[in-house]
Amino acid sequence: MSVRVRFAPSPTGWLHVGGARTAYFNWLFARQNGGQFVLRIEDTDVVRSTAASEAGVLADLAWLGLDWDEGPDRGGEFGPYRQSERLSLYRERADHLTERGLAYPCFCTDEELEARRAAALAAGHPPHYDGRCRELSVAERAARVAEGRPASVRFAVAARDWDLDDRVRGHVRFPAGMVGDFVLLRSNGLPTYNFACAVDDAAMRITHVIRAEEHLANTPRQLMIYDALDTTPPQFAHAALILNRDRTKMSKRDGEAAVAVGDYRREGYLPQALLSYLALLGFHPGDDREILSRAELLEAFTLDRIGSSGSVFDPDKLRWMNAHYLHHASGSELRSWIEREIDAPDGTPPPVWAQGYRRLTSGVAPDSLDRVLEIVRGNLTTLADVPNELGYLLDPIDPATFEPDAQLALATAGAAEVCDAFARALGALAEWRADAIKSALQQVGVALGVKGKALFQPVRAALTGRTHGPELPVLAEFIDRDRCVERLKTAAAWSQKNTGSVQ
RNA sequence: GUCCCCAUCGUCUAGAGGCCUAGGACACCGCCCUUUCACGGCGGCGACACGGGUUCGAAUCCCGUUGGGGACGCCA
Repeated sequence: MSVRVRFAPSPTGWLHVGGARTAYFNWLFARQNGGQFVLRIEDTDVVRSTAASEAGVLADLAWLGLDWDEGPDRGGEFGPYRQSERLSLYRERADHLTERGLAYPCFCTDEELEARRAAALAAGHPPHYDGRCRELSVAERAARVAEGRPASVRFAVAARDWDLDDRVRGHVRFPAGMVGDFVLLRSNGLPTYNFACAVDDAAMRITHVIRAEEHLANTPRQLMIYDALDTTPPQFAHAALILNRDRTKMSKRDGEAAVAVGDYRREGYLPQALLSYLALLGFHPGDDREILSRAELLEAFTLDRIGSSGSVFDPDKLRWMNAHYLHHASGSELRSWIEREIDAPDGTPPPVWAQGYRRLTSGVAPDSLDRVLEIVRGNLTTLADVPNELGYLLDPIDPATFEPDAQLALATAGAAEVCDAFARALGALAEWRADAIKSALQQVGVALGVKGKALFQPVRAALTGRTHGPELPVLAEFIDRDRCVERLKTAAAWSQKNTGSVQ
């Protein structure tokens, strides 16, 4: 039987990094096995579900490059793929269970349930439904219906243990009494999560349910539903949760890393870096590789190597990984990644950093852009750094607005002489090439008896306004002779005026 | 409260009884490269929660304790 897996987000917010990881695991499993990856929208919470959120989740998944074979936007033979469009199916299944005595109508009100729940908790009992409507006679039910009391449909939970062979956790036993009679269909006719999920996974012929551990405790309910429906349950694999620093379930809060995939996108992270980081949070390839391409992951992925203990999300390691991709990219790759973000095919508004990038690069030829991007790539952590790194190479600079450390380097005794001498040396250079520029600088050092930091820092400051950056001769070659000479002269003048006065 | 899950460096993790003096990565620190900084390379710091078993031998198996998390909803 061919593998069918699904990712089933509820459209009540943006795609969470945990959801992205779950989606990736499912995608990998499907692609690796030549199976189908289904996208199902779980929009049974009418109050919180929005069309905008659904569109956002789809856009985020597409940005990550996780394509689905069946889904609300592209149909498929097991559709529709929004639960809100499958209500008659849930009603039909609920009726079927009720007829067979496996489910029953419940007339308890929210207030009654809440009061009993609180009382049970206070008395130290599990806060389960007490099952009182299960015992109602046919006449009593009819009477309540005649009164016009709204009814939900509850599952009649049997007193037995349930066993699960989880692909990640191994054998798990859920003892009888763990859950009370739970609601299948709300009084408004909409199904609850556990019911819709099991009915749909069965109807859509899902073979493997790969999801987060928060659903582990739901699994016995779903097993009961499969059993009542006479359907074979899929295989389950519950991956451990992604955690905040304090080891609680990762959530949006102050002082913690962003949880929305869209936030990382806006901040200039690459989808392949985010996915690569996420995949290795809770999955281990079996060797010491830390960076795995999608193809390598496809090769290495297996459910048994998903971890069972929670993982703290580490923004530093994600930054390192993102920087790694940037440092190893060619200029044209970088340019295409940048263009994908500032002119997104899915219509997502350009990120904040796009404005600076567009202004800086508007007149620059593509091959020149590729060259400069390759020069600065080693100093990039995210794409949002690009305008900043390109600014001093493409725009005029002014010592008055240099960063404090650069001003300090220029305001040091001897800096003006170095800049002056180097300006003259560059003016006289026969060939404008990085290696020639480098030896010119070396000769200036020898002539003035200046070396090391005292030689390089003033020149770097004069040429870039910074105290750190890519290799100096390479930068100078790109900046070109006239601008270099001019910058050095301007800096020398500024230096003479300010030496000793800058702290 | 009840049930379930989990427990190796600060963090992500390797480890399925001897290969472990516990390996890799991020972060941090140092050195090297570069006559500067960054990039890069090399190295250092740093962990088996605790207590009992089982065994010739336990990070690894069992039991307990502690700690953490998740679930218990007409949310998903």
